[in-house]
Amino acid sequence: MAILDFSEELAAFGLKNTKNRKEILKVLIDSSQPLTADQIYFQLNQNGEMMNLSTIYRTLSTLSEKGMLQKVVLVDESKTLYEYNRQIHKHYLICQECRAIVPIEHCPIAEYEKQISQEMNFHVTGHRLSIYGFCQECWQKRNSEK
Amino acid sequence: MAILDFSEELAAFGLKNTKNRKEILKVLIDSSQPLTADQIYFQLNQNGEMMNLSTIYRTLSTLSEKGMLQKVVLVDESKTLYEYNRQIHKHYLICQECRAIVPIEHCPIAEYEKQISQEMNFHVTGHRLSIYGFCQECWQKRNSEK
DNA sequence: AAAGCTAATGCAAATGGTTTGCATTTGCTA
DNA sequence: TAGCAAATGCAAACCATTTGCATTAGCTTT
Repeated sequence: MAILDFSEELAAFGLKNTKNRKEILKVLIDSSQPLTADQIYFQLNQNGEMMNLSTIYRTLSTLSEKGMLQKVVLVDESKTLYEYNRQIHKHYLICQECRAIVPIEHCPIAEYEKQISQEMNFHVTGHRLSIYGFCQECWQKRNSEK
Repeated sequence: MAILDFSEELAAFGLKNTKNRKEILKVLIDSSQPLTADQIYFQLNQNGEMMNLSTIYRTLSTLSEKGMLQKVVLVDESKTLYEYNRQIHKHYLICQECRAIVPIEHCPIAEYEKQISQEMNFHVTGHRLSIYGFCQECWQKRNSEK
């Protein structure tokens, strides 16, 4: 079960603990995948929560700035995705076929970051890694079609 | 010095060897960084080559599809970047301050891909890695301001 | 070398995700 | 509980990118 009280955290950022913010956070926390603004909109709709799209955009933007949410941007996907930031460093497997997004928590390049910092005179603050390919289902379908 | 004759390659893809395509490829080949459509537009302008922006977009799209160009998408950057695909696997250091983009050719996760393929039942075809932080100049400026 | 065909281009308008201005509402503080 | 600033809804604006259509320019075929 997920955290459902964000009042302290929001207050710490100088943000009001509004119904809308709670609902949006709930949707993101309950999701196994990062979501777009309109996916959140439709999900809220299903939950019986009407909310203006621009409010959703504003909320996503505000909460990302504060670090409560994490932006995810994919190649060949025009929309920005958002996920609840559990402070767990993550990467993604993205299926080129069905666009499924599978988060993976292991990070293979922590060590590499240090190396880059030294060799390139670059102060590293973070990184993004996305792995593209085919999920098992789509890969099988693809092969059986030939 | 760069390759300047793409006629064979274009023909192999069933594409005409037009002046516009040559000019766009030339700009990208000569650039040390990935460029946006409008950056290419202005560069062409400076070279005395007038060209419609939509032609540039269409060209970038076509040549990316064929694999002659590579798309680069960054978080918090609304525009898509393109670079000439030298068939060299690359990653990027991105300065959060001045937005400088430094390509790096070493890839730390080739081995990791194999591991993922096996453990996650996912057929890996590729990946994208971007490293964020501050370039030396911006890092120094940032620290001296405090 | 010229004709004919199709792909490529220019131009203007449309698209679509996202942002913004402004009037109203709501959460928090005094 | 009142007062104030932040948050919201709504409509309109924005801006990167795409598209329809008439024209132009490469390639291919005589």
